[in-house]
Amino acid sequence: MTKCKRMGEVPELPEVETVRRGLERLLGSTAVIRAIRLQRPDIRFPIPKELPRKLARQPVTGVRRRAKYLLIETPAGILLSHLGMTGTWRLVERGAEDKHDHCYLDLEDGRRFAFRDPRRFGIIDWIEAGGEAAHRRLKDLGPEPLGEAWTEDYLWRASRGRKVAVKVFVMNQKIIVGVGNIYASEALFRARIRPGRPSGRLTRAECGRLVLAVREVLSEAIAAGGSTISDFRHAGGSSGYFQNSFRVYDRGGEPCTACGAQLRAGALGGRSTFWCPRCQA
DNA sequence: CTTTGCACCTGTTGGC
DNA sequence: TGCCAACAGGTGCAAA
Repeated sequence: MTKCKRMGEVPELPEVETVRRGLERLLGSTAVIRAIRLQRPDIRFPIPKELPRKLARQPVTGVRRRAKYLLIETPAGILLSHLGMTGTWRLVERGAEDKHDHCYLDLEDGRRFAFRDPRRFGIIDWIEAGGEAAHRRLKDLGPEPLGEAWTEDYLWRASRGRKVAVKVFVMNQKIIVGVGNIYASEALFRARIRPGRPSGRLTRAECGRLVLAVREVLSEAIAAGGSTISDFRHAGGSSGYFQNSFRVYDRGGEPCTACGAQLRAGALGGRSTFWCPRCQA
């Protein structure tokens, strides 16, 4: 299994939440958009052509997050962005343009934010005012892992009759949002459940442990990322030190921190997966 | 309906 | 030392 030592920089939900807080702080309650400049017509998907016209001269009324989507709100509608793998929002100076800057957000106060995404797995989209619930990228999303709907009972009922591996299941955004490849392995380790277990065979107690583990691992990562909010100006979405806390991710062959057994590496759903053969049943 | 597999994209890495 | 195939990730879609 190939290693990747820089996974802590891939924006999963905790990193997106850290970026949201950074944007919220920098935009404040008085920011007004002067203009949106698109440097290309698409990133991964086409960017709606009307987006610059809709957002010109709009005041920013809030910055929210749904799943891994950032939502910059204005009276006219919402600027939706997804960081993909390498996306960042950063405050930039004029003259510091980068070939990977796909969108510039110019404010009336002279500041400029750039959406920079070398790998172009990111998304920029437009949501007309009042159209959030019906928007194609949001309408089928499952509950937030830090919200009240993510419960043992919900996971128990949602998983009955499903044969797919539990790791693939919890990465399904229709079931539960915000659990990416890294935190899926981490949460299953904490819950002491093997990633390949069929979802429908989880016991009620295991569902309870997994719900708690997902909530805890994401909360702790957000707390760790929070310490880098002050660096947002320089670092954009590159946040947090939580990668130092990974218990199994990218540690195939190393001893388990809990029992010393050799950690296993494999693939599920085409994604790298790590677990302890002794701790996880 | 569920499940599986792959395309998308490009900077980084590891093997030769 | 230098080259190049393999790989990482989230999402969406086609096919089974």
